[in-house]
Amino acid sequence: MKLTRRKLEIVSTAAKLFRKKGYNSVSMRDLAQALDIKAASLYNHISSKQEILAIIILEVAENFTEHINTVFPESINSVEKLESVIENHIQITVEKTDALACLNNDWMHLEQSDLESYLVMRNAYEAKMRSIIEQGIQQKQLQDRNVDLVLFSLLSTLRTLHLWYSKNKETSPQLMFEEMKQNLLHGIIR
Amino acid sequence: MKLTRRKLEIVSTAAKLFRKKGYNSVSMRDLAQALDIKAASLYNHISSKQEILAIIILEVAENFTEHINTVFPESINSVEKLESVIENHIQITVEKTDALACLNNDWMHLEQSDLESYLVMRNAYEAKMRSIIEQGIQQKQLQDRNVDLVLFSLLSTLRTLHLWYSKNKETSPQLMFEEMKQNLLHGIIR
DNA sequence: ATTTTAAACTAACAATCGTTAGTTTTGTTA
DNA sequence: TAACAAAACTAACGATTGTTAGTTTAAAAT
Repeated sequence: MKLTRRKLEIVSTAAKLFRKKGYNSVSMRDLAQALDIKAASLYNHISSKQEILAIIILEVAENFTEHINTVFPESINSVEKLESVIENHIQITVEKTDALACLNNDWMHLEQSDLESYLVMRNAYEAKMRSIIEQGIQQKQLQDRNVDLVLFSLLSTLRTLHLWYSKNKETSPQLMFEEMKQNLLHGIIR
Repeated sequence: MKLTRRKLEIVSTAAKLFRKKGYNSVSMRDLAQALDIKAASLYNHISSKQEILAIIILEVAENFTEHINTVFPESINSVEKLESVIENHIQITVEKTDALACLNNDWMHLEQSDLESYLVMRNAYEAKMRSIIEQGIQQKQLQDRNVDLVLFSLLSTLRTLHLWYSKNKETSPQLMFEEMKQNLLHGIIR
């Protein structure tokens, strides 16, 4: 099924609802009501509830994948690569808040090939991030620490930044970027 | 209803299932099957599915509340208070992994007075944490940054550490503590 | 003006949901 | 061993779930 204008409205409304209550707590009747139509009418545009979830999540996942794939091979140092990753996370947080929240909360409700696609992308993303960190340690730009825990410390904050942003929408991406760069890379101690 | 031995078995089995699939994706029949009984038999021990969720979440929330209430008034400096908070998060992550994940993922499915209780505790917790950070900045132990973003950077990682731990159960709490203290407080840059 | 297409509708389906009522089995106490 | 309590069972309820079939309305193209 093609992605028409109306279908995009349905998907983005779904993302908003999924974010608030979770995929399994939003019924097709809930979604229809939010669009002021009947549940059955949704099926003129989409083939299943699952399809909606897959569209929402895979699009964001592809955004992340594309970015890491361009940054990873660049001839800049590890810290600069990490800064670029932070910037990208903030941009997606700001521009696709709802979809990002869905990805974080409901990816495990994807099924079959969509779930597999997502996991492949996520694993590849983390592998490249780990590799950037390892390089940074080797080149003495980063402290010599447990790589997996460094990776987790970074990603856990970046992935859930939408929780903060949704309560602070007036904050400029630029300020978020500067502050998060400091917090994540330089720590908080004076 | 009292918390008998059997009831605790039900609650902890539920926590395990809720963590994997989410509250609304686990049916009472799923839970019963995991315990090798029929769904109706559960109601000899618990009064509702909601009660199970409330028991799981509120117990962990009270653990966090108790700890911050003892650390907050102590006459130690802000950095030492933050270290104690980090230590507590790690301890709860290790000892109550499933329940902590439930709290993170499913608190919004609490209802009425239980939801209210949870939010009161969470707000109080964050307020005390914010106050510790503010004090640290005043006393020049912490860098002068956006307090809310510092708070979020710390809590986002600490709250989701269970995701990392569940894939790295062999790691000692002591090592986790030392590494996370470094990552969160001192940053990762050399 | 007529045909075609897009997008809504009503009505209903089989499945699953949390839960209740009433009964039987199991294990402990008198 | 009889009596009692705890914990399982079967059967069923009303509500809600995602989805389908068939129909009507509204807009666009001929």
